[in-house]
Amino acid sequence: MSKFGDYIREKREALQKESPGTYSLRKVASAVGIEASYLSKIERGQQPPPGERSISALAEILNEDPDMMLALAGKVSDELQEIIRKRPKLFARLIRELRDMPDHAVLRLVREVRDGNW
Amino acid sequence: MSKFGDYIREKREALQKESPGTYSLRKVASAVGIEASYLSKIERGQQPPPGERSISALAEILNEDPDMMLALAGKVSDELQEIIRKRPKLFARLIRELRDMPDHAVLRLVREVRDGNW
DNA sequence: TGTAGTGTGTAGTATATGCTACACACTTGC
DNA sequence: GCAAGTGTGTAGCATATACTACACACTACA
Repeated sequence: MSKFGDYIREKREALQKESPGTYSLRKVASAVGIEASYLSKIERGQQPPPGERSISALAEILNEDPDMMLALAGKVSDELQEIIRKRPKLFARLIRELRDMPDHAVLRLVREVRDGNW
Repeated sequence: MSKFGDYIREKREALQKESPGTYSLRKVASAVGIEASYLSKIERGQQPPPGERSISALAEILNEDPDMMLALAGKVSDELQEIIRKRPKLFARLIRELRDMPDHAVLRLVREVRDGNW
């Protein structure tokens, strides 16, 4: 049961059905910058998910959210990690506080921050 | 210039001065569960910072904040990463929004969430 | 003067991560 | 039937991560 592999296989095959010939293993792999056989193994869960670079490239090609794809792969983007590392105590506290908050509450927070009216 | 190494060396030596004999390289290393020579090299920047487990143990022994120590080591705790990975889009968005916010603004957010009055 | 405590130097090791190279087999269309 | 396109199998490899084991050298002090 490879979440990441299953997910990208289905997505790729769906796109391949939509526009045949454009989303073959080889096409996608070469666009990502990896070997086709490697991608094949990843899709079937014979290999763990690739590195962050490859996952992000894959996300772009498959028209998916990179953060979500990284999460499926058990990773968090280095960009986000760097933001956290700059103020570790602050962010650690905030994230832990929000752990059990429902989505809509967190989302509300996001909006408030973005709009600046708070 | 090893931030992590310098930091723990100073902290350890300060504690060693306070209570001599209790914070030698060997004492601390064995409490952490690593070799003394390894810790020595880390302190002098001859080795990169150790793994998360060792860093957390070190933080506890040196009475420091683990998240801060991990940040010094260029890491983010797996616990925090897991929280993010459960709702990657939501947290990614929030964290990016907060990237350039001043400390006090983020802190205010933390407090509001904690107190629930929002 | 020897032994306990201190730090350091040398020389490794095990495991994980992130891949490549290339041959093989099957299907489809001409 | 053969060429192009499809996926897969085998056999690796380079680099990074996270350490261990043990000998050595210096200092203090009893």
